[in-house]
Amino acid sequence: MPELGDVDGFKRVLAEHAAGYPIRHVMVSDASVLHETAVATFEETLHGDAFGPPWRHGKWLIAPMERNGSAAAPAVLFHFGMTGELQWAEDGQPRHRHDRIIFGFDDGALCYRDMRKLKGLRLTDTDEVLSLLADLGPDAARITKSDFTERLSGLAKQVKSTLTDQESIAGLGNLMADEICWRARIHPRQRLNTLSDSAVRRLHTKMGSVVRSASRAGCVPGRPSWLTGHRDDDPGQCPRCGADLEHGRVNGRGTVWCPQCQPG
DNA sequence: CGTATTGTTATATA
DNA sequence: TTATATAACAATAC
Repeated sequence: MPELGDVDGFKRVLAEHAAGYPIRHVMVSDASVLHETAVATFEETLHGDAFGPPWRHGKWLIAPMERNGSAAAPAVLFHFGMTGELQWAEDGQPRHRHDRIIFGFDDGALCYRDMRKLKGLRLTDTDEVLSLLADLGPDAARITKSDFTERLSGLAKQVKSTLTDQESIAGLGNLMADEICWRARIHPRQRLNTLSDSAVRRLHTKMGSVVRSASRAGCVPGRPSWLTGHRDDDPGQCPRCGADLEHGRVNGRGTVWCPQCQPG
């Protein structure tokens, strides 16, 4: 699930249910999702403290702790890999099988749930957060058109692999990249240095609308009017022109495009 | 058994 | 050096 929009959804879950309330207990039921952090340190640091307002960069969610407002304040850094999520569970709701870490509050629990455990959490501080995020490009939800075109124009790389490259732009994943290429009518394998200036600007515009919708929905909407709504169809029809969709591999990932709208 | 999966990273290859 | 391909990670589902 987790691309930028999903992580924005998780950020809202944390902000609405957990931030500002004391953490009554911390349960690490699978320590393999706790990276470079000792279980005891994690529990002791968080117990009794509260999360402050969380923020997001790319696919990372950062939850600074409230008690220490200094520059070196501890923070919990989340990455959700391919199957991670943050869910709120009211008191009395049964535990989910894939809940790996649970933060207990007075009226419920915040659950880090992850089937595949490809990524996870770490306890860090503000300085280390900045160094961890230093390698990422600007966030896809905030990058300006001029910054976007400056960074991407003329690259010899394929459009899709650049969109999903977190060092170029942070936050886009496999589904959003396909959706953006489709809306911009650009073949995912086309090279950026073969695109016109207006095509690169169009990519930025379409990226903006896809990102905004996904952030609002907390996921990549699988609506029938979106290409993403037809990924699993065989072969499926383009919601814009009706042509049979094409399926293949680009950048090592399953990719869908419309051969009519996105020639290449 | 085989295939696939919304992410990232190390390694190989051209 | 640059771009790309592949596998690996772990846990499922078909």
